[in-house]
Amino acid sequence: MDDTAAALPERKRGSGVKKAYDLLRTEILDLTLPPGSPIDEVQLAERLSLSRTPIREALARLATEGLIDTLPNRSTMVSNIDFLNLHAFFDAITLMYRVTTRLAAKNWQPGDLEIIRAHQRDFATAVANHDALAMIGTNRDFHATIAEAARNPYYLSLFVRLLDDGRRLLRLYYQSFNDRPPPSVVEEHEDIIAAVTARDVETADRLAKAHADQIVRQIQKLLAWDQRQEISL
Amino acid sequence: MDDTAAALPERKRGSGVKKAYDLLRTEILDLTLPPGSPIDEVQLAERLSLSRTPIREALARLATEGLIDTLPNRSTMVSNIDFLNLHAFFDAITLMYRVTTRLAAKNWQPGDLEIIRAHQRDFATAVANHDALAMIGTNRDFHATIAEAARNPYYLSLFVRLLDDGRRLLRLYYQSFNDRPPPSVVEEHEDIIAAVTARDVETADRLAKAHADQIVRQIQKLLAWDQRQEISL
DNA sequence: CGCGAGATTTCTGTCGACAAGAAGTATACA
DNA sequence: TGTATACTTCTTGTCGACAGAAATCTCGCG
Repeated sequence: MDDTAAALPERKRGSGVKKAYDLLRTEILDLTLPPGSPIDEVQLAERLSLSRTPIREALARLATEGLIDTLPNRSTMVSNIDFLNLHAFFDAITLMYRVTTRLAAKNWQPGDLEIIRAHQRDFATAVANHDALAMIGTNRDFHATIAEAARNPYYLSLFVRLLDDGRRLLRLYYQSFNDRPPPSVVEEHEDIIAAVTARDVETADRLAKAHADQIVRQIQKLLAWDQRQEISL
Repeated sequence: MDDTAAALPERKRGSGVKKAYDLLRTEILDLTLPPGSPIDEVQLAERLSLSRTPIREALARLATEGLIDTLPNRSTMVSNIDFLNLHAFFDAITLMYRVTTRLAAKNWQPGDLEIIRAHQRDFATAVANHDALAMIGTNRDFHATIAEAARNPYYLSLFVRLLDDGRRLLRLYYQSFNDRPPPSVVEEHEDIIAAVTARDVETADRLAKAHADQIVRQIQKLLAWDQRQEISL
């Protein structure tokens, strides 16, 4: 496609792996690369006009994050969404919603709330524009920022992983609403912000749990519907 | 040291990265490589009679797990134990103790308990032998196996990371007891096994919390003591 | 004697190439 | 025609080497 621009390799030094990593990550999470897609190192290398080495390093990172599965001496492919262990996912993400929101209410520091509110504005804008991709991204950023305000890197890393794993699910979820999620989600975010601002830990916990439960229930409903369709084939 | 045996490179194909990864991991966790130690790729490469490529891949994995810090275009070193964020560590590992033990009591399947009991036997043996390294390892395996019986890969991965991060702390912890941890730890393990076996979720939760609290308190006491010494200098 | 600019050294990031496994293919034999 | 075996091909794991960036050293100047 853009082979003509591959002449001058004027590229910053440490950007190769990041480039490949970011590209693959977003393509996987946005379902541009569906689960099960094989990943060819050589093809990727020439597509990014890179060597195989940085691609390899990026793949290693993605593998440790569970986004790709790699068979020894054989092909590597985008990891499947594990529909059998979804209950584990729901359980974990609900707990992380609660814990991070609790701790954020307890530990936020000056400056955190501004960033959180900015992400909430972006999310509301994305909702207004019916932009599914932007919704998913801004929603993730909103909750990730709350988790950062919680000041616990362990919870943050697991939560981010869950949110990213969930991006693929959420993509399906929002599609089920024709890119129009229930307006209550925006309001729930506002309520969470209010509780966190007031340092009301218990209310923040309760709202986070309700928020998570609502999303989980919607996804479960969607999956039940999908499953019925699948059976009817 | 063993340069004489570097003649024949008869090595299995996919074993290079694993070899380097396992070696570095254990040396970091056992404090053979103290926090802050610089890691030289070339030196490691010739020490394992490998190329730099597999070492690099192993380092990338360790970096994503937070065991090493890598400055761009500069040296990579063993990550420091973050004594400032210890409360975050205690909070997270306590929660993971509770959650995994709860879920194990709920979700264990035939065969799980045998493995758990085997690890507990190994742990008791290590305690009897005053073998600190073995204690730390078997204790980790014991709780990790419980987490596996909980059947939630998300909790498992975070818990394993916490246990491994904590291995370096626990190393200090057990040294403070002259490699002789309080006998109650063995009994607490037994109680946890009993509660899990009986599928008594609430009791398992309570025991796990008590177990975690006890360890956290001991480490905090140790750290307070260390800190006082540091001040007196 | 202190300090800053240039040179050197050292280490990392990237590259192209080679070899080992595994999948797919063709062929020979029953 | 079906099956087992040898071959081909394709992909991955590893290697040695080169080039860029940062730290260190050196030298000249104030």
